[in-house]
Amino acid sequence: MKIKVKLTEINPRKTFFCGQCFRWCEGESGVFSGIVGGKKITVSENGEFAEISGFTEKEARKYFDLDTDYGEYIKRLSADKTLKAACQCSSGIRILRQEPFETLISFIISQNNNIPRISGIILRLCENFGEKIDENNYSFPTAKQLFGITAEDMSPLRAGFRARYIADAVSRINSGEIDFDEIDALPLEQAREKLKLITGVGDKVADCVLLFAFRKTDAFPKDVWVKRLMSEFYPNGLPECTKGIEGIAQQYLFDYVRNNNGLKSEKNE
DNA sequence: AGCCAGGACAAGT
DNA sequence: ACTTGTCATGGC
Repeated sequence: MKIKVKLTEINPRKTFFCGQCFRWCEGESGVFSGIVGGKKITVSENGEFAEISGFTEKEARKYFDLDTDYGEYIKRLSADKTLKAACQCSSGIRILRQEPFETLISFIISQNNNIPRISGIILRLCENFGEKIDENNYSFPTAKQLFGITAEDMSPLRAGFRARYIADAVSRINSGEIDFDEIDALPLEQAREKLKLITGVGDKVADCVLLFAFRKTDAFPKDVWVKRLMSEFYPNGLPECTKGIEGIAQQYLFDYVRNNNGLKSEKNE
């Protein structure tokens, strides 16, 4: 069945290509496909709607965070001038609720790396170790499917120094040392410390997982772009209006700076 | 060709 | 506690 969502509520292109996920692509213009939970999902822009197929309604509402009013976020964040501009530029972005394991591995791979290559490594991970879904699509492998994997086993991925980080994450998850249900229930700081037990997971990767998989909206991933932006616009910290939704603000800001070459022109407005 | 990439870590102050 | 070099690979 198809689920229809107004394009004013979701901008598929921005949502899929704002750096939060790595397994969506745009085939013909306005037609997006991705693999989620071992199923192929399609989103097509049609008139004033995005039509989602491949999910049940319940799955779609969860994955696309459809029960959250992003207009309310934007209203709150617009109290700050820079954030207001970022929200206008990037409206339609929704924070997807992605699977914890996939998110963790994906953002381990993301470190000191660029988005096209991140996608390539993840694709090879799926092709080598996931399950075949159809002629040219593979699921993201589970921790169990990767049980016992070593860095050498992953040499076809060409993940570089990150391979042993992936192996460490898989091992700690399969041993039960890292438990996603437990992390889900913990407050931000404690959840972050848990994830950082994994070699190769620091504050940034941990916060990405907490925001993009566990929807902890107070997680605030600070990558190189956001750090540059912080020192330029918020040397004394984020404004009050972001309290509790720092992660939402971060995603608008991240997309904004990346699409405006560092937003140099806004400063003296 | 060379710089840099949604960082983390270890070693050095 | 802060700063710096290093890590593997390849996109641009």
